Amino acid sequence: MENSVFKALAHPARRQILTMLRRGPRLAGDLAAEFEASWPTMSRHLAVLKEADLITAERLGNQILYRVNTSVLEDAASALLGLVGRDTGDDELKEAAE
Amino acid sequence: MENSVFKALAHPARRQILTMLRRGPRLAGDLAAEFEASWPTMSRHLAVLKEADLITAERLGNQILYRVNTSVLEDAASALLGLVGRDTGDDELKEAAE
DNA sequence: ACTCTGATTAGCATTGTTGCTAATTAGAAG
DNA sequence: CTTCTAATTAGCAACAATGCTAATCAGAGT
Repeated sequence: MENSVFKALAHPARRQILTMLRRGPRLAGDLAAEFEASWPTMSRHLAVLKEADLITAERLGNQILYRVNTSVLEDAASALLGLVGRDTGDDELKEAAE
Repeated sequence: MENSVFKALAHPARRQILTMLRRGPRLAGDLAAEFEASWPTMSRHLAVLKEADLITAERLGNQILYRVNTSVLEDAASALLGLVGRDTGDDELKEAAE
């Protein structure tokens, strides 16, 4: 579950999508419009992000609204910071390695 | 340059290596010993981490000592936190998307 | 020079990822 | 029911990543 998050973050396009979502929810079409790749390609990136639980999707009639899942991003960031610590205690954030 | 960091972090084995390096520098052989995969496989993971500048290598006679590059990890973590911010200012951490 | 240990590089097969076009689903609206 | 737009899924080709064994490199010691 942690792994899919880091794998999702590994692609520039997906980090770009997250950047686009920073200010608030966006429709899939809006995102695809501001994107260089084809619409299906965007759609798959969104699926990867959703599978990693980094974003959530809400259907609004004809279209689909995406929003960032802030807490998952924060968890990933703190997992990275956990890798930095020079402390002697072992019982902290061992899930970052898995 | 940012991209290689996130790509390096995408593999569980490499995050595990970083976890092993948390408490301090380790010899390549020590790392390989505590690792389930073959020695060449470990060696390649180390090369990926080094290319992303997440670790540095120092030759000590016959063996090679690896240490974490703390600042790069911290940069990656803060790039992720930058993706979270709900602020209106645009001029902040745009390199996280690239 | 020979050899032993520590570590990386070469080469290869397997698998995963990416990105496209074409086809399909989902809902809205006539 | 047909049609139009919004979006996803299918299928495929190209490319990248993973992990192995075998071969090689680097340094220490004899």
